[in-house]
Amino acid sequence: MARYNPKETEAKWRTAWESADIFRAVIDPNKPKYYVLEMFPYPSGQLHVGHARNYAMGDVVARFKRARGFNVLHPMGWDAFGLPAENAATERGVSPQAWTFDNIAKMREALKRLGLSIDWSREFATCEPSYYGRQQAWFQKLLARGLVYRKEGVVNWDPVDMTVLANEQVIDGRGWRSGAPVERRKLNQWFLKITDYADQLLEGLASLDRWPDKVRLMQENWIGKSQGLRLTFAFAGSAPEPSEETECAVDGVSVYTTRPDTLYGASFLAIAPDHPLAERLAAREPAVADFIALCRQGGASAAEIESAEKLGYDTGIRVVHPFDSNNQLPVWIANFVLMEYGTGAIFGCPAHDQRDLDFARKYNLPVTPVVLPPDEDPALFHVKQTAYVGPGTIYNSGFLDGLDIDAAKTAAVARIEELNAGVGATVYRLRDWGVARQRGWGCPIPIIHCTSCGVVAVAAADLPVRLPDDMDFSQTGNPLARHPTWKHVACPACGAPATRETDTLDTFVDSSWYFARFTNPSAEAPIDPVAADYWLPVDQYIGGIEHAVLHLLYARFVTRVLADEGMLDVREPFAGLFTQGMVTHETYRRQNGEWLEPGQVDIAVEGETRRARALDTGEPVTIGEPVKMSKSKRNVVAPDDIAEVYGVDAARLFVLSDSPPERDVQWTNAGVEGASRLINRIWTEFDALNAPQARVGPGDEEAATSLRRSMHRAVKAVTEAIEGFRFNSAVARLYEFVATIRACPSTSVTATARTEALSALARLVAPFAPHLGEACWAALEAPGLVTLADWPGYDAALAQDGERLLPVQINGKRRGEVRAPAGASDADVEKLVRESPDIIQRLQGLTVRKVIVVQDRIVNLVVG
RNA sequence: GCCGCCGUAGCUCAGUGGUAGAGCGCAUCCUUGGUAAGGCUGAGGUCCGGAGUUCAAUCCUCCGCGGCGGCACCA
Repeated sequence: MARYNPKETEAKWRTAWESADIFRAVIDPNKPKYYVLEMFPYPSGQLHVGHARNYAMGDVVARFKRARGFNVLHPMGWDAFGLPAENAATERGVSPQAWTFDNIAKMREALKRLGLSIDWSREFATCEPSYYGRQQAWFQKLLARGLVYRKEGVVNWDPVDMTVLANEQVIDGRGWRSGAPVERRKLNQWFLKITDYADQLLEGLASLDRWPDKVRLMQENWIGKSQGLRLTFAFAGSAPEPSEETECAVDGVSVYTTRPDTLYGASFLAIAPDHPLAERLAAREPAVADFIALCRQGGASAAEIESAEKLGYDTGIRVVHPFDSNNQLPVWIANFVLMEYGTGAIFGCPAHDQRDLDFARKYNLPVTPVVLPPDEDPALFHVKQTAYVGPGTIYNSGFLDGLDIDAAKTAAVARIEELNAGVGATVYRLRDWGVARQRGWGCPIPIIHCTSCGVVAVAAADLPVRLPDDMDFSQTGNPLARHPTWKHVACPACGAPATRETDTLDTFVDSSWYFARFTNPSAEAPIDPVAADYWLPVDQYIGGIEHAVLHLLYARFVTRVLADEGMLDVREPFAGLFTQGMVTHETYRRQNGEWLEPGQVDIAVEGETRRARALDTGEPVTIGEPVKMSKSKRNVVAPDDIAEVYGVDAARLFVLSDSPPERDVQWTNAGVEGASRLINRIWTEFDALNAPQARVGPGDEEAATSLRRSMHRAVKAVTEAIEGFRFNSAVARLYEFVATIRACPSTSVTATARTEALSALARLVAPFAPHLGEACWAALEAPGLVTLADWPGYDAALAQDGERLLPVQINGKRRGEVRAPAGASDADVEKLVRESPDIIQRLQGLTVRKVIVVQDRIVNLVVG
């Protein structure tokens, strides 16, 4: 009898898997395929238990599907471009290549020790020319399709990372990586026309029935489709000084509205401070320029916007109401109007829009209600400090009077179109994806600038455009731009001296197609059509919720573009999505504020309180709330350290068991110890297979039958829990099953039932604790590897008990119980209840008014 | 402000229109040849609060409270 030795056992089985090469995925048209993928990691060099949880989830799915007869693809790679490598280069003088590949080597080993069933033959890093060169190849196709364009625009500039950020990468006015307040700068910038796909990206969400509603909702909000009307209010009298260089209509002000039904309630127009008309006015009127400057002072954070007071400036310009030429409206510049949305101009209808109302009250503009709430008297209804935005009937509105809101919208749009004053329009909140970054460690944009030919694509034969090996990271800014020779090339069109584009692509471009490359990472073309057709879409994708509108939207967009290019056959990359929670750990802090690692702290439990002290000085340490593991708070736990003490399987089991997968899990030593004990208990049962059996006792037959039932129940429950992504429930069922097996005496009578149960247990536990599963399988002397064994089946009938214990309620309170055969009819059960001595006593002197029998569950007597 | 999720034992969480559960922790005891452990037993609950529907509500509905997340002067 030997104690379970996780270190030895785990190493042994990992070697066995590797030498049998069983995780290599090969196309097999005769088997159903299953592609399971976790979001690939950034090679930071440190693997923490958060990674372990993420990849363990995917591994459970991969191993389960394999056992269910699927041809499983489960690859791994590296999202290897990005700033940390540049920072390391600047701080330590190492090359970003060397730093990145060194980290990859460390993390690969750490991942391999987790016992993941990954096809490592497909591994690649996005910073390899063989990957990013193919990315450049399809980027050229987008360029040819007109989906890439360059425009001078206001961009989000991160002053710390010294680069441009996409809108999706600005969180609460701050850079998503640096956390620095984002500045607005005018720059020449490369964009991908994601807005061309706005409608289909929105509609496609409906087909993603295996995505969390939450993520679909977030993408829907982000795309922000709205239906409305774009119309032009003509200038009254002569137009203000026209200008050719501005896009704004020269004969009026173009506005966008979703409430054309309230047009008769318009009392002013408001334009954004950076609207071309405002800028034109500012050029000749200093007062306007001063006002615009005032507007720009305010911060961009949510709190500042919330509290910002509405500011306006009356330009003196007047426009004509499209439905009533006698009605002239003033044009104001207002700080609450955004240039980025719609046309950068609105008509103000104060009665039915709170912002417009606040503005109108401040500047004494008229407030005319045009929507009458139900059951209100038109003579008495007034809008005071709260705009009315509910349903109602249109009034005070000429030809729209009497219509409901929807009918009035349609009628107003039709009339405006008749008048040639505007058109019905759909507007999206989504804006084009700015993809250029002024960084050196990224995929070079394969474009050449020629003074005579303009923007020229690098010829296909000249791809990949490789990064130089000798970039200088000792200064801030873009090392590609200041490299002495790299950017100087001959123009592919005319041969004259020209320069390369020195911006690189956003790393989110790298991660927007890697899942397709995994289907054949050595293909000459970016995507091998045969492999992609077989493997795609990804059947189960797993990753963090933080990418709900970043990576997941970009990947959907790129997939559609590549499909339109004929490179892919699917239009949605991820058929199933699961967003997992984080692993958190409490924090420890000395009195002087210094953070301590878990290993530097000793924790004593006194009753219900826990006290911590520093191991070195013995001083008391403050225990902080569990938060996401981070280097700065030093609460990171490395899977390797856990594996050393408890084994990898214990760590996997714990991170999957203690919390529902979509929620955060709090890492505790006690939790891993619990998992480790379970592993020992399981192993003890298998290890005892050859031990002499106990003497046969009374009740052994019943014990054997009961164990069989438990087995079928456990197989059913674990199977359903894995399919439903409820890994914590699956592990809970395993705990129960193990307890049942242990409770069943080991005799010659129960031997067969016990062996069956253990055989099922080995296979049920294998997806979670694969090394243990193999050890158990070997102890059973079962053929081959448990990893390749079929998933156990179950008999639904056997999973049921033959006899049920039914609680009996009297007026809703539990008063007794009866035994009845499973499936007994209502009448039979009622008879049993009426014969039960307990119940008869309870019912003395009472009349039974009603009997409710819920089959196999409960009986309720209503008495009085 | 709008939208979503969550609230069950000390902690982390299952669960169900009908008997309130697991792991960890805690307590008692046993074992010390399963031993850098193992086991028995036990205590511990206003299922966030209130109202409604129902024979019966932790579960369904409504109104609150608290926590978390997303979006946000988006016209």
